[in-house]
Amino acid sequence: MPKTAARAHDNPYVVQPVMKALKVLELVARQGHEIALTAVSKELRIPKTTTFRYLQTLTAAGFLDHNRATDRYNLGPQLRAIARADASVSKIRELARPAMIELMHEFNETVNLAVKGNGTIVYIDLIEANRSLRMQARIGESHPMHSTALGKAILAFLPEAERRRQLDLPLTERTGRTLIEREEIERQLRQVARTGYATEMGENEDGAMCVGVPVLDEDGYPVAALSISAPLMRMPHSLAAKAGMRLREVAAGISARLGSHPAGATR
Amino acid sequence: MPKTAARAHDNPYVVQPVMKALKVLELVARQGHEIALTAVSKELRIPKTTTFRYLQTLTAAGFLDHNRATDRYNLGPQLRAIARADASVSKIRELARPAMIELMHEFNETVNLAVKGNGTIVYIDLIEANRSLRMQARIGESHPMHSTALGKAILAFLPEAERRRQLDLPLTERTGRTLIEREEIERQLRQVARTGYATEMGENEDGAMCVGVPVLDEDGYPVAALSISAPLMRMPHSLAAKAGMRLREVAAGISARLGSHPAGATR
DNA sequence: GAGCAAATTCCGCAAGGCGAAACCTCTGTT
DNA sequence: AACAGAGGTTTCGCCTTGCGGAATTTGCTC
Repeated sequence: MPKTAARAHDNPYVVQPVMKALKVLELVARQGHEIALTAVSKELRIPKTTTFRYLQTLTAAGFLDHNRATDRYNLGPQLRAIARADASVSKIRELARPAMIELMHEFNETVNLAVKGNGTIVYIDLIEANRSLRMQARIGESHPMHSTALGKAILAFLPEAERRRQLDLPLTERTGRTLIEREEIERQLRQVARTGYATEMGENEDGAMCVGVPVLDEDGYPVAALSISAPLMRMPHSLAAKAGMRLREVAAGISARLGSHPAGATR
Repeated sequence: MPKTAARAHDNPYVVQPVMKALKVLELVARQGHEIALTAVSKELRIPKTTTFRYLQTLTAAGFLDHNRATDRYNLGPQLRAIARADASVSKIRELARPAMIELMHEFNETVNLAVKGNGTIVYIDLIEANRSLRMQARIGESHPMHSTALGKAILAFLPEAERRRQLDLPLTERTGRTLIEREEIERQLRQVARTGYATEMGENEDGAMCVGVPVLDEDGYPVAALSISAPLMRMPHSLAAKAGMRLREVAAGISARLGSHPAGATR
């Protein structure tokens, strides 16, 4: 059996130890229960020593859990955490999408959905208005928190300590109108907390504005934000206020449904 | 910062390529969105070439997904499948446990819970009766499908094609009473499908018997099975029939509650 | 169409992964 | 209590194969 070059035809860049370790991970996971070193080794036809090393590594990384009592391995916390975080994002996107499409038609402007990243907001979905002049972000793109309506909406609803930590980071000046004075930002955030929606006027991109609201999870934590963005010239204050109101309604609906899952696994 | 030997103190058996690739996987997963090669490389301080290889490997294994349009990576189907399977098993165990304890007290015999493995059933939980002579399986142990009540209960409710595939595999003879005639087994499975419970009399272990029923998911697929096992001498046919009935009730309750989660992710 | 930035490919070096075998450590047994 | 055996851990030297700098290609942007 020519097993040496077995995987080479797949992709010359595949790193064998990684691939084999992933097979181990997969096998352990698919058992749905603890499994011992020897069993993995036999099943995968990988020598015991090598299997041992992979199991050790996977365990060290938290992807597996080693039960010292039974000397068996099963799924670890890391993998569950990743899956949970992913499911959460998927769920928000799924819940938000219909409402976003509705909003897009209502205002005929681009509607954005973003999650809180590390000091930034990250677009996870957007419905573009069918207009020649439109604001475009990209899914996967990160923007600073303090210069976007999405970010300000999240900041305003963050727990005190975390908000402070965010604002302690250096605040980049994206345009001439970006707020970089701590005082000024905090004043605005207090207002956002009162009205429930945040606005941004050319602070992130020249000529563009945005109205954003937070999406809260069952604990009231702002996991994401929803916004409508438009060229400044097309969105006067009065319309922005109206958009803010509608966004609040929509986000409230999403937030409500976010908490309604029984969550099968441990926490 | 001496980062070369940074991980060596952890565990001499940690395989570096695997560990680093897992860090890549984790980083990508924790983004909650697509991320590009260069970003991963910079974040993790791993040379671009190496990062590239890991991303390729993780993608080839299905743990990541490579979006060719944007040349970015995010979580792949494999990881989601693993997480889903794990959550499902956890949930079954969780839901079944109270009922199993009740059953154990009711019959004063060991109650077993198993999931379908690859051609086998795998014990994922059991409540042992407090008797000196008792049947004992072990959590994590696998038994053949055709020689156990648990397996027969599952087989009987499997889709036609999959059942055939299972029975095409060589059927090991565990005891002198193990059924290995295809005809005979299929006749029994039809009966199991009618009555809703399967029995096994010394076919898996001499002197032991077992009554089992399937646990069905929302699609009617037998994901697991529940059984009561006892020494043959303690369980006459009449009692076995009674146990079968009770097991059916209990499993129906579990099956019903299995479908009651909204299931956040795609399918 | 020039100029980047990012991804992909190439290539030679040697780090470090590999696996056989020895060793240890339990559990169950006589 | 000693034994046997299965399964887990450690050692060790070979040599595969992973590594990463550099070159090349690809795909944008101006």
